[in-house]
Amino acid sequence: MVETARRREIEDVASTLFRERGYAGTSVRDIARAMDIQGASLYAHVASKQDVLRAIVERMASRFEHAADDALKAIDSPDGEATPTARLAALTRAHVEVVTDDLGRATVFVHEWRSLEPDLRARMSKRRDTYERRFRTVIADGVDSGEFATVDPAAAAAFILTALNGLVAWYRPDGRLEPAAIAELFTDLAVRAAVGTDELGR
Amino acid sequence: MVETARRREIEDVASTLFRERGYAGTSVRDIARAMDIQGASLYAHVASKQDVLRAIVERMASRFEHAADDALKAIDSPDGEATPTARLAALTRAHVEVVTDDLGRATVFVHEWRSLEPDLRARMSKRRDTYERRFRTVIADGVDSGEFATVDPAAAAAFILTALNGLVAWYRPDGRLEPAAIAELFTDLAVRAAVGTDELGR
DNA sequence: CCTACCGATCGGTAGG
DNA sequence: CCTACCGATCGGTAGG
Repeated sequence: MVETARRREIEDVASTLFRERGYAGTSVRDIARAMDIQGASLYAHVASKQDVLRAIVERMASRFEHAADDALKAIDSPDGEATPTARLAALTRAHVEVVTDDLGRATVFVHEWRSLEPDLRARMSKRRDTYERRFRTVIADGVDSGEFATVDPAAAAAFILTALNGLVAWYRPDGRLEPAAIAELFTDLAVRAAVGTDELGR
Repeated sequence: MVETARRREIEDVASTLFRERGYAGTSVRDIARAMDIQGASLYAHVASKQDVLRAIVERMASRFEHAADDALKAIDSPDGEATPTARLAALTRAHVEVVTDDLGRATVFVHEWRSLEPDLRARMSKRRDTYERRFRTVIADGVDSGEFATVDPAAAAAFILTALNGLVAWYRPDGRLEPAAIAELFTDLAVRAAVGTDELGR
């Protein structure tokens, strides 16, 4: 299946429906109806319903990965890496920007990847873990450098990343907060969380 | 439908399956098969598949609400409320404890409430918002008292609460971290996040 | 992209 | 809790 405009449109429509009703709760005919064509006609463009989910999830995985790459590249200098604080902030901002820029696909990526067939699901699970490891590593680096005092980098990374992903549940393009404002707020919240317990005096 | 042991068992089994495959992705026969009875036999105990989801979600909503009530009651003194820091920590710990104590139902509560029929879904949405408001209010109180410097209590509350709910995606009863350890780590992360930007010097 | 159609499965009911 | 069954809908194919 080649990527065509029509195929991309199917992905867009499916993202919205999967987001609202889930993958299993959305029928091929639901997708077709939203495009004013017959259910069977979809199969001129896609191999299967699963194929549509796969395309959405893989596209988003790539977007998140590239956004993280670019964000770090932009702040690391040729001589060495930026500080862990700056790097965690960059990763956070990049993640929020992708979510707010493509809310439909991002929601499917976050919530519906479990509906992938076993092989793909396993591969995507590894890919997600590799992505999360970037957060873990940056936090662990910050602990080593003394910038962060977090007791457990893995737990902190999971806490932060799921908070960022939770954005898909409450972000509204017409809501009170602009994407840029959310990116700033979340960057501060994430960095603050990572700083840890030492200065808290409890 | 009265609450019987068998009915409770259906809820348990359904929670596990809904957690793994989602509400729409789980058939009535899947639930029955896991109990070694026929699909139709389930209807001697429940009115409908939706009825099972409703029971799970409402039970968990009550548990989260009561846990928050009890947690605050335990630290507020008769003369006045505890500090916002202590109250936020108490709410966080209570939430984590409920999630780790009933992971199956908690996951369904977090992920599958969208599959409730419109009326129930709307009421549950309000109930969830009321619960989230407790976090918002405590954070706003902390900003007023000067303990927290968070710029936006609503965003901070959403960040923290979705991070806590994200626990359903990665907590494993046989995992590295005990519930009590997670509760401590998450309490610190949440309180730290709320402290805000002022001391960060960026 | 359509019409016509397939077997399988869905949630649920009747009647015991 | 079972057998037998219902109409509706599912993902997908054939053939144009």
